[in-house]
Amino acid sequence: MMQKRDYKAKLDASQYKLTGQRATVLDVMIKNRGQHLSAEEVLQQARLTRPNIGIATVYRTLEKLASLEILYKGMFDSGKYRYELADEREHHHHHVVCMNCGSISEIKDDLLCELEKNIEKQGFRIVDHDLKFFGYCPACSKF
Amino acid sequence: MMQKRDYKAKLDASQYKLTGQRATVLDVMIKNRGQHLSAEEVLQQARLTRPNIGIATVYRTLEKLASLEILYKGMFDSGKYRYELADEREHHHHHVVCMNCGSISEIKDDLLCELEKNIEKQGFRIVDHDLKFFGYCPACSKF
DNA sequence: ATTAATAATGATAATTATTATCAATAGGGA
DNA sequence: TCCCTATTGATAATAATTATCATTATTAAT
Ligand SMILES: [Mn+2]
Ligand SMILES: [Mn+2]
Ligand SMILES: [Zn+2]
Ligand SMILES: [Zn+2]
Repeated sequence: MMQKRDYKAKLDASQYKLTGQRATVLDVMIKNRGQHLSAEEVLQQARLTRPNIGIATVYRTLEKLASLEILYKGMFDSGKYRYELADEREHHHHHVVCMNCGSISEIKDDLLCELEKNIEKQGFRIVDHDLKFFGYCPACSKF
Repeated sequence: MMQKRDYKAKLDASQYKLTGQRATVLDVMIKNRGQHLSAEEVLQQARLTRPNIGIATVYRTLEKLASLEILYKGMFDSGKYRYELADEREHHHHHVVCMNCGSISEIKDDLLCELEKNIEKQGFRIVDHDLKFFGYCPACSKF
């Protein structure tokens, strides 16, 4: 699993410097590994340790971290983006969005390679994919 | 392929009545089968034959038609939804979004059944999925 | 046919997430 | 220290969508 210093090294290697605000946002994401947070939720958390950080800085930082692939940015419930810490060691996982409670669960299986190969035979060049399942999580599907 | 009368029958069978405005929106979608239109684009088209239809009615109608599964509602380029005519005879197809020209291409293959089965073994109940590939279309991947 | 109840419409205001603007601040060399 | 550039935070602007509400159309009942 990637450690805090790995993420910081990745930022150092980029054109961006690790300011206090950026470190705060990164810390929030590391503390919430496995969670899928909205910008507003990140702001709340960040203000616990840095009360006057602005929402614009949070958006800017999330965007930068996502462009460095430190974060994954995705749309689950519609209307707003959510961010989660990425671990580049492993291929990006897929999600099950519960249509009852809204929970987001992770799927490790990846059977899309074959499908991607088929598509590339047709002349496309595939660089990424986005797969979400919608249904009911184990807790909700009991009822 | 589903005909206009099939869609109209589906609407009749529902709680909604086929008003003039709704017929106009449906006609636009049928005329643009295979296209992925935004609400604003539907409005433009609709106003060609019904100049004073309002944007609120377009949104309301698209929402209704999607809930009846006459349309499929999806987010491709971020920020706005796009709608396309569904053909319930066939399982919903997947998409390749070109990262250069933005074109949306269709994929008929579906290799997700096995993956869905795996997930259901873990206690989930899957009712839908959403898969998008991002990359370059044949035209754009030549360069 | 007239009336009353209900549903649908269009204009427009409100909302929400996100982005742009801009003046103030911070930090890193010469 | 002084200059230069990047960053920040407050706030305005934007864009898509939804809510509100008065008006109109449709249906059902009398
Ligand atoms: Mn995840
Ligand atoms: Mn399509
Ligand atoms: Zn659930
Ligand atoms: Zn292209």
